[in-house]
Amino acid sequence: MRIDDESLKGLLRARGLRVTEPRVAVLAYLASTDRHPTAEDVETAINANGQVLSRASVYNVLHSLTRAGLVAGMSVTDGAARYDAHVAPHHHLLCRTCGRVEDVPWQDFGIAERGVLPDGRSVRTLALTLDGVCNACC
Amino acid sequence: MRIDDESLKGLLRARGLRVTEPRVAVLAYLASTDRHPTAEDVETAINANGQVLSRASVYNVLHSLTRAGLVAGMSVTDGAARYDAHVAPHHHLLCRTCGRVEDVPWQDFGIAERGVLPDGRSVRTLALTLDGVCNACC
DNA sequence: CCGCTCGTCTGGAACTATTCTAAATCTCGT
DNA sequence: ACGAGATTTAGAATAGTTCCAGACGAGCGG
Ligand SMILES: [Mn+2]
Ligand SMILES: [Mn+2]
Ligand SMILES: [Zn+2]
Ligand SMILES: [Zn+2]
Repeated sequence: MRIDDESLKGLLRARGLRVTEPRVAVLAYLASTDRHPTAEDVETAINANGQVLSRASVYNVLHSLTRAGLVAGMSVTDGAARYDAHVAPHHHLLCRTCGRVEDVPWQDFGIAERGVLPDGRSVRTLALTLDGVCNACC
Repeated sequence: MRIDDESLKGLLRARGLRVTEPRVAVLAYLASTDRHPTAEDVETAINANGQVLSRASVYNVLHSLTRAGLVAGMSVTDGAARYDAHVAPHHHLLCRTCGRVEDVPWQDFGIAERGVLPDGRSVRTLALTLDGVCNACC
């Protein structure tokens, strides 16, 4: 999904973040894919466009965007953290064949809504991780 | 829960694993706690008993036990993987206050009823991770 | 438009978690 | 008890991420 840079800059400003080239580039890239890229993927993709973005900056930017709620990070077993500009609640399917991380429609199970487990422990957010096989891998 | 070493050895043999002191020690420790220890926790706990178990062996053993289905590993955001000898399906609550990982009784929620999502993707296992506050933290 | 102030970016070093290596040791079937 | 092959070990190597201190530049007040 191609979003023009002006909208992205508006998003950054709206969250009180300074508008910088690295931030716009990272956010644009993450918004353009549903592949849940790693920090390294982000660095590679952006530097392929002629820019030079240091590894440390990739992490800096990912952290500010995450703190601002524009991006969500997730840790999958073994390996690098992955990032998602799709911040509306949803679950993930980790394909055991190709390693891809795919989206799964949101379901609340009535838990987050109540905010409390039957035994009284309180719940802020929940995430379901499915270990299975994606459509591409049949 | 204290399980005697003979039963543990039986478990190892039943899964076709050779019975070694490190394996028995690691399995006994994991079976005795519900705290979901990290590899480092395991090493520390076992070496406190006078044994000397190398870091590499901790990982070797955790891997064999995991492959054998006697232990389950889980990755929590940021930080070391955690291990659980409680292998029956259940969910986890990650306390945002103290960092503890607590068990939550299993529920299937009717997702992937027959191991298949409504859209056809197949699911092997699923685990719900709740981000909330444990009872100790009120 | 200019200059100042911080927030941000950078390369590289440091750090943490995990894996690899090759040699020593041990388990268990025979 | 023997030997083959699995397991353990210390240490080096790797992967992912964070830290650092200096250079840079976004955006505000003038
Ligand atoms: Mn997603
Ligand atoms: Mn558990
Ligand atoms: Zn796949
Ligand atoms: Zn707690």
